[in-house]
Amino acid sequence: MAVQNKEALETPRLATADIGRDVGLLLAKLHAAGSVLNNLALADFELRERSFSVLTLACSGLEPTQRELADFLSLDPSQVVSLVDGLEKRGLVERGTGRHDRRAKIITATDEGRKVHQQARVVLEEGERTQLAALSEAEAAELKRLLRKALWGVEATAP
Amino acid sequence: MAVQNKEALETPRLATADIGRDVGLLLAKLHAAGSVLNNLALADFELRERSFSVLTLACSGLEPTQRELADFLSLDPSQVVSLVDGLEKRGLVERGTGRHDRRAKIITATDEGRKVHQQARVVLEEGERTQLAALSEAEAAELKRLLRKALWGVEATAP
DNA sequence: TATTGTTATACTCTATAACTATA
DNA sequence: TATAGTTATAGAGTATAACAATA
Repeated sequence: MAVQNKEALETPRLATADIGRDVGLLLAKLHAAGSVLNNLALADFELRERSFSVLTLACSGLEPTQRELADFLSLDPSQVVSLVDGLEKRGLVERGTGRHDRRAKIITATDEGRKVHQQARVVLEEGERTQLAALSEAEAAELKRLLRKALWGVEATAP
Repeated sequence: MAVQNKEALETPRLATADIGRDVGLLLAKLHAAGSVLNNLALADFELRERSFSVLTLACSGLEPTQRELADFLSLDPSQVVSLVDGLEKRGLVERGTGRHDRRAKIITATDEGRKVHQQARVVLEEGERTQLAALSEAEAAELKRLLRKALWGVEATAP
């Protein structure tokens, strides 16, 4: 990535521009900065952000189909295929046949998948705290609530 | 993109999973959803999110160098080259020589660039309101504040 | 020696269309 | 006919390394 200047780590003069209030840019920057950290941390587990997301949902007990994964993760169904392929090849998830619809494939994690996921999650949560270090705990929670509400209109669920 | 099911537009059952609290995923989803809308709107101006960001800063009067653009936008300097190339070819921005450092190139918008930017900005701001429609005005402002603070530790500047 | 802009290259991510098998 | 999964492909975005001009 960029950021070869130490100056960039301080509050830059360009942040005073109107663009510093552009939601798209703010989301892009925070997401990009987080992705670098996340993918770096996940490299130890041979995972990336997207494969980790799939693994997380496979571990959730909700028995998602590939179609649901695609919808929920905003991915194309074809992308889910290759993500599941990779995880399945490593024995972390399994494809099962849908009970009500034999076209659908239900993705569930194996024991090994659950183990890897658990370890990766710990590392990622630490990275999340680093990324939001400038925020108080209450502010971090509020940020998450607002992001969830903007996405799904969900006001709250059990923490 | 994905989202071929109407179900996906409603609150999906998968949002109840732990992953619905993952900041990385929340940022990725909201950013992705916004990008689609933004790039769609910007297509009328033959711009994309990133070239629009460069144009915005070129219009800011801050006279950024390419290096500053790269740092601020979290892009590699080589990416800035091609973005500026495209905008310069269309007569929207100009490369000037830095006053204190003749290596640096200062990017400024032309009159035409300012005109295009002004029009595009109106459309984008409308898209932003659509994207954050689930939030009240106060909540949208709070979301922006928290994003800015997480990024730069900036508590507040003039709205 | 270090930095700015530049060129080149490879890899990841995103977007589309077409095909198959089930419904 | 419509949907779930699959395959294939092209374009956008990201990450690196090397080089010339300037500091």
